[in-house]
Amino acid sequence: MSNLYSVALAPMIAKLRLHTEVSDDDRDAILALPYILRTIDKRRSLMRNDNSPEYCAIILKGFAFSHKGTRDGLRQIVSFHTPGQMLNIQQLFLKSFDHDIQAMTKCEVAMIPTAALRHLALSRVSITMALVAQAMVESSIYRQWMLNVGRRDARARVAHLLCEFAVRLGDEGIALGHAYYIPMTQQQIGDAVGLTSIHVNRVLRAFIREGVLFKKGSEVRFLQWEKLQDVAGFNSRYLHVGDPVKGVDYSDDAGHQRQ
Amino acid sequence: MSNLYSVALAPMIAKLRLHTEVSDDDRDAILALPYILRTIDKRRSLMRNDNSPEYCAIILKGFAFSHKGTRDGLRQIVSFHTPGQMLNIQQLFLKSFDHDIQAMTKCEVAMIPTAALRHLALSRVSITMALVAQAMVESSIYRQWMLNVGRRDARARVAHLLCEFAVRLGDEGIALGHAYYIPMTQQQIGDAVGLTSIHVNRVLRAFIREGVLFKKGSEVRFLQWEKLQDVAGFNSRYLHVGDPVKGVDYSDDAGHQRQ
DNA sequence: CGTTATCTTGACCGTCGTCAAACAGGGTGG
DNA sequence: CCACCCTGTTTGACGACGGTCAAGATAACG
Repeated sequence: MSNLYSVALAPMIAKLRLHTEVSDDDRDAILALPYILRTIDKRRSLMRNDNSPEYCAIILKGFAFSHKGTRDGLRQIVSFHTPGQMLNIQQLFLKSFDHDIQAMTKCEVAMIPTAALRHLALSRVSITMALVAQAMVESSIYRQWMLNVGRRDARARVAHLLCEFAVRLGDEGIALGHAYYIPMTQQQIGDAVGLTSIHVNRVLRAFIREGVLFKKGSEVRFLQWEKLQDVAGFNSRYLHVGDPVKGVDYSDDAGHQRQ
Repeated sequence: MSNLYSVALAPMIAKLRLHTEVSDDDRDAILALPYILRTIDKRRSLMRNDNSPEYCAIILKGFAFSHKGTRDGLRQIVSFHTPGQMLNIQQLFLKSFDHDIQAMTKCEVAMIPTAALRHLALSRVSITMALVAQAMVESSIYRQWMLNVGRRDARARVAHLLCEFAVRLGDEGIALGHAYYIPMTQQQIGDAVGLTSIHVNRVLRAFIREGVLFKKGSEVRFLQWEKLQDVAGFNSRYLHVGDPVKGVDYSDDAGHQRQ
């Protein structure tokens, strides 16, 4: 564990700033948090649902997903995690954990002692606000996924996932034919949208045949971005990018920091 | 709008206490919030997704649900709301709203000016913690619903919804044959679990035929609670009842309240 | 370079959606 | 108090979307 000032947690700040304004003071307070660095191999579990983790995990590099399973071994992926994201914000507010998190690619993770982060959140309301804003966006994504899984057909579900992933990777203005890297297998796509990997394959093949998509290995290009969005019924509003609460005055609270 | 001390918001406190310890000071601060009382008829919209509501709504009596729709008119219910629940906690942290809320029965609702509640939340961290804990439980329910809709068959989905609703209504130890009142139509059940109302009906009829359920109007009795849970794969852990973060010391913050 | 994971395709089948029509129930007004 | 209407429930016949099973091709990886 290190208390040295370092920029390892910088991706976390960047992510928070997608949805909130983070002051320099807050940034420094976060960067000063103690943490342990860990490397998690592909396919390895990052967090289990049967305990109350003592650490808050933040992905610095790589991709992960949260999932739940039924007794008979079926799996539902409920969320994909991108670099900078804190994996268990819930930890700060509820005691027990209720799902599993697994590394999708090799991941670099910062583990912050829960007590330290909770202490910081209590003393700096603005940081709580930032973390919770991120959790609220996750909630919004959950709602969107429910709509997709519950009420759209296979084509739309797969298309929607591709659209969301592309936008979340930060390519807001995706150029026609712009390439991006898909870290998930067709099995995982299926587990996320409630289909079998076989049917995901059929859908992807169809998109390629129709000239909507180009795919080589895990590299994907959108040849007809408009059409893909249309098939998906995609509208990025639910991602709340650049959607912070404005005009909130934290100055009262800035006066009595603990650090 | 009234600033008089009153107990109208008492159901809100009760609900918060399901997941958090709420001190008497916090309770009083919440009860002292200004609010407007409104009555919303069945089927009427409570909140729309196209604006940034100036009020935080709390259901005092009745039931409501949140939903999203596709372009071609399909609807997915993403959440049911019970008395005491705050409907748009997200409002405190993000600017824009992303779904619709509708009254399922005639509802009595308290509308608190967003600014007032946000001000209180900023000055009393413990209240923020309580509100966010509630939002986190909602998130956990979203994840569970995704598993149900994405990976379970029709019987399990309907059974799961019934189990969840019964437990959430507070009947933790449900007596065999204990009756409870279901406020939703079969159409709404279908919209919540990703089925048509027709198929929901087939499933319910089957449960009745098998002697698992008794139904008369909106009154439902569980004749075989164990079996229903088993069909559903239901485990109430995800509801996080009585699962607050313990041993957190808010005393530092209690010293400098704004009020 | 061998081994394992992932992808791909085809044939077949089942769950659940669609369409249609009858039935119950509960509020409202005459 | 009855007649009416609207909303919600119930049932049947039929079809389709996507699951299942199986087997071969390709790619990833040590």
